[in-house]
Amino acid sequence: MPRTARLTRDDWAAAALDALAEGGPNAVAVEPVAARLNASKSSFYWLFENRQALLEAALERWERRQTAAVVAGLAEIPDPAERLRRLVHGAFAATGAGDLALRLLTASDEPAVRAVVSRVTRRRLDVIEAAFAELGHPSDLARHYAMVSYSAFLGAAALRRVDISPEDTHAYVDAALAPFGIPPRAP
Amino acid sequence: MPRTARLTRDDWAAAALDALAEGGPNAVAVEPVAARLNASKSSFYWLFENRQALLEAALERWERRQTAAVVAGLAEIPDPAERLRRLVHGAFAATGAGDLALRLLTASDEPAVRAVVSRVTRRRLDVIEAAFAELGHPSDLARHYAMVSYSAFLGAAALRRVDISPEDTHAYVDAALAPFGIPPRAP
DNA sequence: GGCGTTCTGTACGCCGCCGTACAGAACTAT
DNA sequence: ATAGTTCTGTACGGCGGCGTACAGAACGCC
Repeated sequence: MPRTARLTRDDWAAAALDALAEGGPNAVAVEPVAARLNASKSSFYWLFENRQALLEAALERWERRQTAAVVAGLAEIPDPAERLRRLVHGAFAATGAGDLALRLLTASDEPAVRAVVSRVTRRRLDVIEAAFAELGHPSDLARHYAMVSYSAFLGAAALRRVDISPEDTHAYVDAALAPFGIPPRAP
Repeated sequence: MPRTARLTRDDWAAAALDALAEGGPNAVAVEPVAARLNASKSSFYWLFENRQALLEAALERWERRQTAAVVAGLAEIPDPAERLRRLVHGAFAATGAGDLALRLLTASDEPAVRAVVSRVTRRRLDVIEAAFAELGHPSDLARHYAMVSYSAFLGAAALRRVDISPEDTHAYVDAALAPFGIPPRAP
């Protein structure tokens, strides 16, 4: 099962990120993650200082991936309404959407978690706010709308944890966007 | 510090609920809660079967309190728009609003937690949906709006964990409600 | 093939929490 | 007061996770 015979720092970070997604920061524990890789602790302690370092590596990986994903393509859409449509529909379509962001936010007692998730969250809000501002809303209203949007996204991830989700995601997103002046695409 | 010399089952449940609010289900551990009460474990194990029973007692307490709070007064407001205004403004005004609901949702791997938080969540959604339906929206739209509203509420609790919250809560709630056909009160 | 460096497995001590045992304190009733 | 019941403190064994020690396997280089 191991991709390479010897494990690398990145292998551990990836496994830790998986564990993070599944069970939150508490699940990022050395022995369980080692089991996940069929490895032993000594392997881990050769590559990392301690558990904290593993958690930070996983978080750093998450931050890099997610900013890359945000940048990817999205900024190139000139029409802000279309940009928001794509963003929100894309976000809701992704499996496990917002799950990690939500988990990390709720677990932000740990300072390492807090720093990363705070940065990522603010960056996301800025992107959304900018789109609403481009639509012509005054800046305080744009900020409010951005908070409502992103809050709703996070909350949906929370509701999904008890199997509450709209029957028709597409229709739901359209219905949620319309009151904010983003009508569904014509076709 | 102890209210009564001898501790009761309810004292433990209350302390456990505090711990739950502060640190999530993981924090509902026998020894820490015992410390919180300046008591020892034997006291606990006299009153409870095990840790699981304590968690359930805390959850049961939460469920009772929160349903009571929902019922209180709210149902008596005839105008649905006014009812929503009061509900949302009240929800956002409360300190730590939604914090527990959010924590329990994210921690709903534990079956005991899941059952309770699922019931409470659905009940809350139903109340909101009913109000939107009374406003004249077709039932599927009312359901969508209810999900958006409650999601936004939960998401706001999540954002608050990294100190992101609107400067002016009142203005924020008004701005968030307006697109859904709930204008701010006249005065 | 031999040798040093790089990595991994096994074994250990430590701590925090769970649950139990048992002795004894505190309260009740007579 | 004394006996019985109700509750609490101290002490213990067990488990899972953290971090360390050390022996040895696997690999690079000659």
